[in-house]
Amino acid sequence: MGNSQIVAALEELADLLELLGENAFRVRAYRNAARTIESLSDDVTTLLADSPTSLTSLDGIGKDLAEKITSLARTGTLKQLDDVRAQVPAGVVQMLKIPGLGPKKVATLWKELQVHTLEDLQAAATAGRVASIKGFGKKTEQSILDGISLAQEAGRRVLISVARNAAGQIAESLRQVPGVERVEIAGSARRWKETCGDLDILAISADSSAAMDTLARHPLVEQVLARGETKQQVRLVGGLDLDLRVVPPESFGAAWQYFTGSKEHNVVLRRLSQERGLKLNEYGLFRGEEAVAGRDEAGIYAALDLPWIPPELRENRGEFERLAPIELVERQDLRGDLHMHTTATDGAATIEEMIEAAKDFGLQYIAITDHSKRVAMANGLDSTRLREHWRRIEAIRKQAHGIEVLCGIECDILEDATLDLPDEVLAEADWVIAVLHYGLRQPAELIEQRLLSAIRNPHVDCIGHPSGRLIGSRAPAEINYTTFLKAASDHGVMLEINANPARLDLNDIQAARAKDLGIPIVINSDSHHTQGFSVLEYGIHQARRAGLAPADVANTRSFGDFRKMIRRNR
DNA sequence: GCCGTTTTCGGCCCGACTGTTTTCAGTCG
Repeated sequence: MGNSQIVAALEELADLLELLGENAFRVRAYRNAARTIESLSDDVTTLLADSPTSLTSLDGIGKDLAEKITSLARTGTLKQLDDVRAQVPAGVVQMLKIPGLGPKKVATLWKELQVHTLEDLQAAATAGRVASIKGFGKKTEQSILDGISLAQEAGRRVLISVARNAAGQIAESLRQVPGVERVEIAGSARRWKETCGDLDILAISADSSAAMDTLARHPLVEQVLARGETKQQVRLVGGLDLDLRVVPPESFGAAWQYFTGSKEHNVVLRRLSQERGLKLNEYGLFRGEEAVAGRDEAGIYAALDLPWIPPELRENRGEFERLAPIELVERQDLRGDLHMHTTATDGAATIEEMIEAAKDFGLQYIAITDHSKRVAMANGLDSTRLREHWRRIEAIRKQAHGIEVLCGIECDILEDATLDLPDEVLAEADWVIAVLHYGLRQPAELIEQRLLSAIRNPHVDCIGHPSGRLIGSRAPAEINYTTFLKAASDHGVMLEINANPARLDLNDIQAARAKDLGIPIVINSDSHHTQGFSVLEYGIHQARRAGLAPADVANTRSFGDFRKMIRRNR
């Protein structure tokens, strides 16, 4: 069983135990362990092979949980999980997804009304039987009815691009409200997590009701869910929820820190505060009644003897162990973009237009990388057409000033582990990205063979969007990252962070592993039109989440140095 | 269920808001 399946099993176990009324701290231990496994860079199976006792050295995993995780990893089963599954109907677990219902209320509904499915619950609520239970009323009953459809399509998160776009528009409109001094985005959108489940916005304002009125009237807002003195919760068109919090200036830093999260990062900060006899909450850092910090974030971190930690790193994945502040890669560090398409295949713009747009965007060098023939849907290029295409690029690049252009190719790695174009053609390219597009559902051993054979090909410079995932719509290929990254490192092949917000592939965890192995990362837009370069921002922030400095990213180099890297690696 | 130099028991992060209540439990982030 892979890590993500183990995580799912532990989370399910935690849900089930909660519904059965188990001790809340015990449940939390299971969730903590799930988090720990989730952030591991190695497969549990690999860890166990190296050292069967190593699990207990991980945070929050003791003897008992180590045994359970070992059982899951080795056999894919856990007796305790089977036992509790038998005690709780699957539909009851689904009820946890209904907003406003937690384990206590769901357990009450299940026991008191004998409802076992969402449909049972809907019928009971419609018949008014929910409101008759002690502790429930008419409003709860209605919110259950409203929430059932949400539960049925649960797990819905939006791409970071969608989240940032909506949050940005709303923040901008709030900044126009008289009396509003400052508005900032917080939450997972500020951390640039690849998907967001909701949005958080913070404001300083003398008059919170004016800001809240403006939010309520915003065209993106569909419904006001709750409104108090300091907090308003709304549902946006499309179903995403947004929290607005109005805070005083002296607490702004504390609130911004607090609502940026992650929850796991904040738990550690509050523990560090406690150890120093301090109390941290969204109003500030306090010694008794006295505020030690709170006006700005840096002051809070400083009071806890920490450097200010960039939001992208606040996941409790090692950011507290870094001794010095680190320099993360920024948008302006990026000088090149090595993955884009033209009308030769499925792009919407010509070679000339793409070069011009890249120059306008401020890029100093690019590679044109159209598809190879296997991608027939995109009018992929065979050897003959590709050579003609390159000749055209060569002619055009002579006329282009202020930007360097490489003749590249995005070459498919076929299902039989061969490349889509012959070696003698690839040898003529300035730049070769090899990618998986088809056969992503092959078993792990075949995927591994394909990636490794591409890496070993001397003409391949880079593996593009390694997993092939499309967030929310296509699952990633099953990759053994341990062997994949080792091979890339051994053969000097670069790896791409594809900046398309639906890809963001490598993901943050694997990109961090690649950095540790010294593998050069390239952040590419995969542009299909002249406006496509703007997505580079998402790739940059994914790289920052992985802790990448400018030196870790190959296309922050000058064109001359980048070319030398390609040659050296071949 | 985990954890530990105040430890092997007794803690485990904290506050706003809602709904259903007359003082609070549950949920959420």
